[in-house]
Amino acid sequence: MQSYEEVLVAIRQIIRGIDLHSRRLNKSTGLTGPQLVILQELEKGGEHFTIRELSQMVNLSQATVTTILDRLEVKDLVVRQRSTIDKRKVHVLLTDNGKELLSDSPKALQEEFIAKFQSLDNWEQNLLLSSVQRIAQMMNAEKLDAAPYLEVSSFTPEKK
Amino acid sequence: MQSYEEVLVAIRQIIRGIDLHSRRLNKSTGLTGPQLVILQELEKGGEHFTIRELSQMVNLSQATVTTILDRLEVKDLVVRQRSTIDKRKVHVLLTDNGKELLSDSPKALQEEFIAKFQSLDNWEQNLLLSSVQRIAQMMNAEKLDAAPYLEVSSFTPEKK
DNA sequence: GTCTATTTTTTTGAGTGCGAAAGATATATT
DNA sequence: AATATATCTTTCGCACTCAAAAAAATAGAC
Repeated sequence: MQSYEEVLVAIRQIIRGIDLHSRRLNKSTGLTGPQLVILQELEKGGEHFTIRELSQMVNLSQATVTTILDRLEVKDLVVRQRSTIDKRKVHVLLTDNGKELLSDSPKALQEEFIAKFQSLDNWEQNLLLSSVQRIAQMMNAEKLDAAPYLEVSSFTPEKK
Repeated sequence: MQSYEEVLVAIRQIIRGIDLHSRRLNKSTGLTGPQLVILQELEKGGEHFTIRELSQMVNLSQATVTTILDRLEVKDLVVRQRSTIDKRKVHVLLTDNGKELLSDSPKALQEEFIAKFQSLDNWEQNLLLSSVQRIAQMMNAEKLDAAPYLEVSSFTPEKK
């Protein structure tokens, strides 16, 4: 097996690992990864996000965010509020339910991964980081500028 | 930004890069990544795969492969053939159409990436490989044993 | 031989994801 | 004012992914 093949296999494994994690999360909390990420983004950033802003922060298309919000709204974790100033815009707010649920949810999406990663020596963390960034670059992904969606709010409850 | 966050961002970028690649591929060939992978797997491995075998080779669930085959069958690139010996089994064969299409298609899914990767020094390739494998492991993905297929979701609507 | 367990594929249901087009509203131009 | 253009969200269409349930067939136990 060529070594590039092995790289692709490993990437594929990572993708599936994330997917499986999201499914497990859904089993235990009723939320999937992207849903949780959106809730967390709402939590950490005040109240008045529009959907577009939200989608940019989370680095998903607006269409995708809309459908995820639909589900969150059905679960009563979130409400939409049409802006009165500019009626094209829609703001999204956490409900009390949503806030409560967040307080019980894992702070991080890839908790296990993060724990393992942080237990590494610094030099090793840096090595892994630069490797994966290198690969991202080679995939022509550098222009994408993805937000840290797979994971989590940093522990600092800092708003933007 | 914590360094684990940056790692997750990079992974996210990779995933999107792959996704975009698949969309471009679909535009140019009418096939998505997973579809192409399955065709290639059929091509390289003789004729008498069952669907289960195929799903294992490509490391997708059987359910997923079934739906992809549905689409390939509609496009007349592939045929299903119920086994006469064991009627539970279904073999999948390339049609002439499928073979022809394959001969025009890119041999590899991430051609650009592969080219770039292979232009690196050996030691660097190894470094990247072991890094990404390390991460896969930390994601608990090691048990998954993914095949080198690699394309996330993808799709590009045909014009109408 | 018949009944049950197992295997194999398909179906169902739920979720992610995107682009394009449609709907509404707002701003700029004429 | 009337028209055009820009912006924002939703809807539509479709692909991918999986687990679980259903369907079909075989294998094994009795």
